[in-house]
Amino acid sequence: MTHRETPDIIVSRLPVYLRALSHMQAQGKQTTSSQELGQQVGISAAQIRKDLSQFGEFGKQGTGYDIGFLTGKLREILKVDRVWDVAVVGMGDMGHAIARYQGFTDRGFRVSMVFDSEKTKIGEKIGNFIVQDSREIVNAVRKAGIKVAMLCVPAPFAQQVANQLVEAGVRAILNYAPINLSVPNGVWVQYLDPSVGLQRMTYYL
Amino acid sequence: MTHRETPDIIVSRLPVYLRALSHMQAQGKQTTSSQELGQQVGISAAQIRKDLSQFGEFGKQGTGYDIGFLTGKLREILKVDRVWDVAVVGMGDMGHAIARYQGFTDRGFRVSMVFDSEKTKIGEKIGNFIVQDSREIVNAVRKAGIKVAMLCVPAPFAQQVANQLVEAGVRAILNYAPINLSVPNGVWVQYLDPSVGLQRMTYYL
DNA sequence: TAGATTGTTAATCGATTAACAATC
DNA sequence: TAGATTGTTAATCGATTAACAATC
Repeated sequence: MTHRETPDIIVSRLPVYLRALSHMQAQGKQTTSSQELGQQVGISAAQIRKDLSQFGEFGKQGTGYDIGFLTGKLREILKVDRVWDVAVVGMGDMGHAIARYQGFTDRGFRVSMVFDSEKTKIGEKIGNFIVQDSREIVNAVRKAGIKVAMLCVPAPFAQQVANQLVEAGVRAILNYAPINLSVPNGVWVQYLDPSVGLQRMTYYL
Repeated sequence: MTHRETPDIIVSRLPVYLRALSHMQAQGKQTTSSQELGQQVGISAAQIRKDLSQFGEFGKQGTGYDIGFLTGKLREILKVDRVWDVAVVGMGDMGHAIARYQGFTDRGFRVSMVFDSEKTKIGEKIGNFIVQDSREIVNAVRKAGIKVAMLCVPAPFAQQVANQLVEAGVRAILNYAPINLSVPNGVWVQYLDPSVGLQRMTYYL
């Protein structure tokens, strides 16, 4: 029998567990339980234990989980026990905000280059970065070995920029443009479209 | 037997269908099929037909779906056949970007007031809005009857601001702060944490 | 008519929950 | 020891897929 792959849906919950654990840790807590963590993130205790058991035995009967230890394990599993350099394309308001965002610290990412195609923006300083010409994406991203990118260009340009990023070796794209991207196998996309988020809630109002 | 509720997971896909359909429509297409739409959004044709059948019969055998008609139906179902006024709290870089974002047009939302707690920002003009004092949230939001809000404050303030929004009558919160919110039943939250999005991909790299 | 595609049923597949022995 | 909580199994529940009659 071949080894069963971890379901995507489990992987997708781990970052949420990690965020909650980091929050507990910041509050000085040492240990937690599947019950407490579940309450925090709105998931049943049984499911949390089941999810974690996919990757190993991280808890102790009677006491629960050491937060520091479990945090370390989840970071390893998610491969954010390192720092990934990230390229950001599109220096409109959203790209601008991301280039200056402080929230990636300690979560595995660091913006390392930013691009735009507008002449008036190229060469400008945003956050700690000099805006580079989008025509340099393939060369610069490939040369730096960057595997992770954030896409903040207007929808009509998103697919072509995604193509360039893929050509440059990028394998994970966080897409802020409100459009579906088509990418080859082995490249992952996550969508952060605020209208989609809002529309997922209005149904219930 | 009691009426079976539509599963959340189906509801969560509808905005994605809607986005793809609008895109096709903008390209001048008149009709589509479950196959074509599925390809576009990365979901099987059978699932799209099953999802839509929860709400009615919107297609024609042999021809597929009229894009304009289906778009209209999905807008009704998701209750975005109207325009929801949205309050945005937190005028840092992210809130700033959202206040000026043009992407809500025709998708059911319109930013209608913005707040910040910093003296230096209150009264400032951002986009078309004058920044209001966060202490006015409960009064102003309730008075305007606003039900939808976007939360762009730093994580340590997110829960308390969420509480105020709920008190003001808000029932849907799009949360950009990297923290889990606790809200009463009948209030919905969607999370847009870029680090979570990125961490959901690095596992596979 | 022939070809295409829907809506729906039944079968399959996968995810969640409940329960509990093990044990800290 | 008594209480708490894990990791895991089996049972339940729910979602996806395959297949096809209906029909445009």
